[in-house]
Amino acid sequence: MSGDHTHNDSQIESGSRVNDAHKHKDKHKDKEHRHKDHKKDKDRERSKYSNSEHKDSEKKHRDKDREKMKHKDGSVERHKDKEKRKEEKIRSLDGKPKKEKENGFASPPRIKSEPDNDSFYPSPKHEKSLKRERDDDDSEFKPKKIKTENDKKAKKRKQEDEEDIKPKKKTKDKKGEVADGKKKAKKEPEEKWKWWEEERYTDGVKWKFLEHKGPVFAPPYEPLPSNIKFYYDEKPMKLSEKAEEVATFFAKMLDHEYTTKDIFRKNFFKDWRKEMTSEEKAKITDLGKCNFTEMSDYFKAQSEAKKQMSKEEKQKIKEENERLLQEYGFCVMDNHKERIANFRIEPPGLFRGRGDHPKMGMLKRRIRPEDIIINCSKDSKHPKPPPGTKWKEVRHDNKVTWLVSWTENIQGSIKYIMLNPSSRIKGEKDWQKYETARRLKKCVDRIRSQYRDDWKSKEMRIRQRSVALYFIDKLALRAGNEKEEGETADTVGCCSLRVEHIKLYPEKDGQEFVVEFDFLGKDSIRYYNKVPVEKRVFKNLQLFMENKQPEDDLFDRLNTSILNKHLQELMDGLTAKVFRTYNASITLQQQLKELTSPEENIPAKILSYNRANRAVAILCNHQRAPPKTFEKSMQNLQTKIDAKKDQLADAKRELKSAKADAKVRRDEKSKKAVESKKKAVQRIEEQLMKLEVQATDREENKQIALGTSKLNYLDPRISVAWCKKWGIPVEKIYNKTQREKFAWAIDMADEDFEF
DNA sequence: GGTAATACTTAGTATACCACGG
DNA sequence: CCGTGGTATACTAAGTATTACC
Repeated sequence: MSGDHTHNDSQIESGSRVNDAHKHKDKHKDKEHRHKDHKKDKDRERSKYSNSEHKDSEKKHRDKDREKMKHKDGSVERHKDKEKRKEEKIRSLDGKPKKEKENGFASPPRIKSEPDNDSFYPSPKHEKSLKRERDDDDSEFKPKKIKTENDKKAKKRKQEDEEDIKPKKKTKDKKGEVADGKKKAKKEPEEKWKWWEEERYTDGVKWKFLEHKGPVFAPPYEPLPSNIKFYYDEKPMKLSEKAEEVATFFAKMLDHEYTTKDIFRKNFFKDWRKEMTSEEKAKITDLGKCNFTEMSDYFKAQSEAKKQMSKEEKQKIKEENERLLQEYGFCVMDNHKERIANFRIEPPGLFRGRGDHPKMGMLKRRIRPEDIIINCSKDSKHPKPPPGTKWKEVRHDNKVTWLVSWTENIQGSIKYIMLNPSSRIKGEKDWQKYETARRLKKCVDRIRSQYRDDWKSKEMRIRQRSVALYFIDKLALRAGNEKEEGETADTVGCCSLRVEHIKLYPEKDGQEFVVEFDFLGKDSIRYYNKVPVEKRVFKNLQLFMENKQPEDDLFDRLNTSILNKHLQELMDGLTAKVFRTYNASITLQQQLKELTSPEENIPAKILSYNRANRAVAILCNHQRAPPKTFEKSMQNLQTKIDAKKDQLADAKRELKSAKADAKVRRDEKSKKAVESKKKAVQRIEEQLMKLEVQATDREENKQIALGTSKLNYLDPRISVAWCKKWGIPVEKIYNKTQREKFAWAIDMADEDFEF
């Protein structure tokens, strides 16, 4: 396997590499920026992850980290700097589910399982029969061969679009079956609309009719009462309204650690000064001399007072919110009332990016009607801007799904108001996503064998592409788009990995060809993993790293656009992220099969489900900060466990004496007593076990977030099928919101569903 | 062919809410 | 009835991918 390829490798090196380093102008440029950036980095302070609050255990982890890094380091200076920075900001992961982490994930290593894939998976034929006619081919789905029923409905949709929407119904509605449900609650448009039984739009049209009330703006600023003062240089100072408002943003964050960070303070102060009058600007020149504590205390008191409000007052607020929701929280899209996800405009405040963000502390400005673009249908009742104001624009673009948009001032990106996940428009897309992943399942073997062949390619770009794809597939890494330097925190994904993010060990911990990954991914969450890889991959990585600086790109001949173009050729609709979806879902399905024991009771089965879910979360590296109350709640649980243990001891003692008693007396009654004591012991043992299992479960979940994978990566039909198969109420797995989002899956998946 | 803009999904965390035991 | 703690929801940042543009 090896010899000749080593040869091959070196050929390539000499061939393409030399030019490589400088061929890509932009990449090169990038690097220079990055160097500069290092200096900046130095003054950057620790990120949220060094948070003081998760004290003990957290610190321990950190220390471990540090050791590890020392251990592995010993190189370049710059690197050290970086490492130091990393140490500080990184949220340590290891120390806990180590076994799982180290070999990637608990689930069977994918590559290894390749050979038996065929036996494991159902045949393609079977697959096909499961598919509904409107399945995947999504984009180029042709409306033709639809069941007549669908046909009618499709027609109906068209008709109705042309008419005026809501006033009518229940007349000659073709959906007679549903009609009466519609009637009873006039607000609820046809109880539960099964959009998944209807035909989808083709050719990029997203809707035919769209009407909504526009956004809800942030409440205007309310100036502070005059007795609440701001002090500059020990002296009280009355601020102009604008300056005061921005000051309150800072005051509200005062006990947050980040108000002590230089970058945060610098950015804040700069933007604050922009809001000041010229007199204020002249006077206030040093943030260090600003005293916001009175303001801060005032807000604390306010929120305290809010908590203490009477029930009636709270009720009133609740009702007002409900009213707002009813008025602005819904839209009509194609004849159906749909819930809007975020109808409130983001209020002004100080920007806090995640991780080590260069723009933290900047002022996120207030959005006015003049900033807002409204999207709705021409023939709808357009939302009115607040009195005396105008929208920036009203447009009628039915090729997009958003209702409202505006441009945000921190990154200059566009923000949108869109529909809830329970809406047709989101649901269809979600469904389609899983269908694409299922199509990948059918050809993943082919793709895998191809990229393995490509490891031997004589073209550098192809080798890089194939190794990157291997990582994306095996480790579920994100694609890794390039990002603008200095605009965001320094994070990477697969294609943007740098040499400094991996370490190669020909041999480590008894395993050959180990790659150690250590980088910050999305949301500055650390990815740390040690993975044994194929020799060829290892050799390739050595090749890619040769003659490079730590801050150089590992895959200098690759980016996400190249990769996705390639993937597109392998399978229609295939992109890098499909692998994550596919691997997450297939892992869940497989783990469920493996972990569910038929004889177990429902709680035990649910535990198995959670374990399967957790395997996926670990695979996808979905982490969370340990809940603030974690230690305490663990303690509570432990107390319960201890109490249960005592109880058990008591019960056992009683059993013993009952037995002794029975031995002496030998009568029915004492025998019965023994039996009942025995049962009691059993029951208590069971309860104890449950508690202990719960404790384990919680401990294992300390830093792992299950929600993200549940919501975004796991084909809900797998879970629904599992529930049906084992008689688990679906409510045990999905809460109300989740059931709404996955209504399509709950409705259509039966217990034989195979992903 | 590369870059910027756009649209939409995925992400972790702050906070609201609600059930429950004292 | 109240506080507590645990879950659900709100929020919005940060990704991915496609499209528009030059």
